[in-house]
Amino acid sequence: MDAQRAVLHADLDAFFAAAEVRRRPELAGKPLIVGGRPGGRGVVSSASYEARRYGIRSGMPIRQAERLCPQAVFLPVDFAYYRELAAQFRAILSDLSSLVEHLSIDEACLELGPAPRWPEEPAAAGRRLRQRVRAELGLNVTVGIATNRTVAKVAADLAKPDGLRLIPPGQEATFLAPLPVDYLPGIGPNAARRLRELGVRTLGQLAQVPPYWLRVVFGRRAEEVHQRAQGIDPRPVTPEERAPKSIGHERTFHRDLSERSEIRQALRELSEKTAREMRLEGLQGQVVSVKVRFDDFTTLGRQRRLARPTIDGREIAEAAVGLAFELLDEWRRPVRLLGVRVSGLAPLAVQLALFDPRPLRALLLLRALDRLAARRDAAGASSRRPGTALGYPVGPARLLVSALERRSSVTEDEG
DNA sequence: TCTGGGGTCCTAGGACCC
DNA sequence: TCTGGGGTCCTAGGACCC
Repeated sequence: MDAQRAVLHADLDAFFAAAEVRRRPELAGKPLIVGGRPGGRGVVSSASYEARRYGIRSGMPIRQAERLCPQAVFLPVDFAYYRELAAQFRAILSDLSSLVEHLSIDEACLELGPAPRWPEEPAAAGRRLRQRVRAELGLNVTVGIATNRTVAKVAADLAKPDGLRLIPPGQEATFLAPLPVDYLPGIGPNAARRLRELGVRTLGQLAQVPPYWLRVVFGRRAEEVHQRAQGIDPRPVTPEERAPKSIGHERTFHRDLSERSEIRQALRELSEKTAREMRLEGLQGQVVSVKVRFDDFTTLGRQRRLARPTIDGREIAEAAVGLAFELLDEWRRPVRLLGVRVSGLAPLAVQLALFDPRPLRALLLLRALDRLAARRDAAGASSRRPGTALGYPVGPARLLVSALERRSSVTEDEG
């Protein structure tokens, strides 16, 4: 038998709320809610453990949180600050292992090893990590350690907050067995309900059901879910950053929109924002999707493949408006949310490498937009003009450099 | 008193081709 | 005549995660 792996799952406790307390220590010990504006249509992104004592949970509407705990401190989300902190967290993790996979802004898993001495070495690594994060970042991190990713994650979930839980080799199935099925990553509210209807409530029960039986609920995933419920998960920890498959933005409005002109304007803004991000990533995209949520919460989507890839917000907006208006013509209801997403992404420079002039023209256009934005910044004015890349935060030189870098790597890979 | 925003992956049906 | 089957692409919708 192979030496047992050791996988460490690390999860920052109530990250956004803890980050706010870190820079405003006077908030320590108070119920704190990070999310949309009070009175608005947002939900709770993060709540301190003091706030959770009032029944507040992330995902809960802000208005409901206000009723449950009117004395709580409500703060808006400050992603830029959280990303800075998260980068420091990542630096500490890379000290611990060269095999780190980042799962989200506040979560990661690490492969310790190659053949760690159980349980002393993994446990010491976990304690060291928790100590360093506390000392250097002033944050609590909960750690789960096991022989695979799934069990390590569930162990961390159970150890929250500010805990460390280690499941020794051989104990995986026993550890999972008494837990409700939705403790398993990948089993959400829907699958849990359907399992309940079949009389399956715990992971132990799930592990004993014949796998073909689970096809009704999980389809092709049935075998895999069955294995996971037994604490078997051979997935490796993979450190590579994966290229995004899609980029998009969506927005819930303070009040529902009925006017076509307002809807068109909102779609243009979302399209420009999306296009800007694609340029930053050096990506072009060919499939435009819209999402429309009506006042009754009916949520529908439409998508269309363009004739050729684009990085132009106006082209994206044109497609998005057409698609959204089709839905509006069918439904004729006020609109609560609009979203624009672009997929079918590919590096801009692939086309350059094939001597297609279009992306080059687009880059030239962007340089013009950059100059406009730079002039705007220099003037300190906000001469907002729809259709321009205002606020576009990267210079044309850097964009070209990254495009050329991508071209050379493509050439190496494919040439 | 309602229900965010960023994503990924899967399924299913229809078009189209061979 | 009345009816095939596999492969692939496209679109719509939904489950799930943080």
